[in-house]
Amino acid sequence: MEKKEPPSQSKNNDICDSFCPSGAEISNFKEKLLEVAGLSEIFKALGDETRTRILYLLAHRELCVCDLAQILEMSLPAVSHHLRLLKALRLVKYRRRGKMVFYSLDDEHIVNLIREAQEHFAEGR
Amino acid sequence: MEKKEPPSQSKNNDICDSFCPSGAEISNFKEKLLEVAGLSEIFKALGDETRTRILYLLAHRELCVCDLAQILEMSLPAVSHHLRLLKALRLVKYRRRGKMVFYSLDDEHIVNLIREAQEHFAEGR
DNA sequence: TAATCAATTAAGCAATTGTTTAATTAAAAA
DNA sequence: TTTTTAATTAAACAATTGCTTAATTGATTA
Repeated sequence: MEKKEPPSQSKNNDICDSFCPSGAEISNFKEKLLEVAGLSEIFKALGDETRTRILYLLAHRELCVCDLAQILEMSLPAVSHHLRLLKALRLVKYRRRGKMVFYSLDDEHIVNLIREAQEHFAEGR
Repeated sequence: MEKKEPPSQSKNNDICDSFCPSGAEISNFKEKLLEVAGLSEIFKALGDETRTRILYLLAHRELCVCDLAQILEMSLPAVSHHLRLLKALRLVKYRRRGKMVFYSLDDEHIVNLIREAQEHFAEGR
């Protein structure tokens, strides 16, 4: 959603002048942010209900696209579309078997993320 | 050639008729999906770069909105907008201190999620 | 009281996202 | 070969998202 900055000035025209962290700390914090750069890409993949479901299903067993479509009660292209994204992020892998294409998890790590979120959910509510 | 299903109903008109899991398994899978219902909401919060950054910053220390705006180099309303969402998900809490409002993590669990994703990132690439 | 500052909210908008239908590709069967 | 089936891709569309500016609220200070 990158927006170009129309006013040439700093974006922080309306920022308060008294701030809490010292100037040194400000730049420390900015440096820290490098540690999470690009991280939200993974979360974005899981930020869609359908994709979380797909990954959760594949965590249990390898499935072909039409299996997924039936279980999720979605159209084939819609499922394929999501798989493409997950494939691009190397979260799933596939193997062709005749006409069908079977998908499975390429990254078991992702299951931990889901589990962690489940725990949070179980506690919170 | 037959199979002339009335197009009005089920979305799965184009779904293959041979599927791998047995019918029983299909419904088992559907049941399993209940376990991750609503889970993507948390991931959606983290699926935005800015919000991941905010949470990561607050994991280190309590900060007021204008601190965040300066560190993130964003406008105050933009930051406030994200905080509102995080507040609604009970991921952050706030306390008023004069004119300023200080935000901090309400759910330390979320840091584990970020750390887990960092590990994945560190490995994968 | 009025003035000022931090933060929130509202309204408008461009960019992105997820889905649909239709067309295309890939592999197997007739 | 042609036909059929599974999957992918393309184009179009509605819905959502994140940002901007402007107006408003809340709290302190002059």
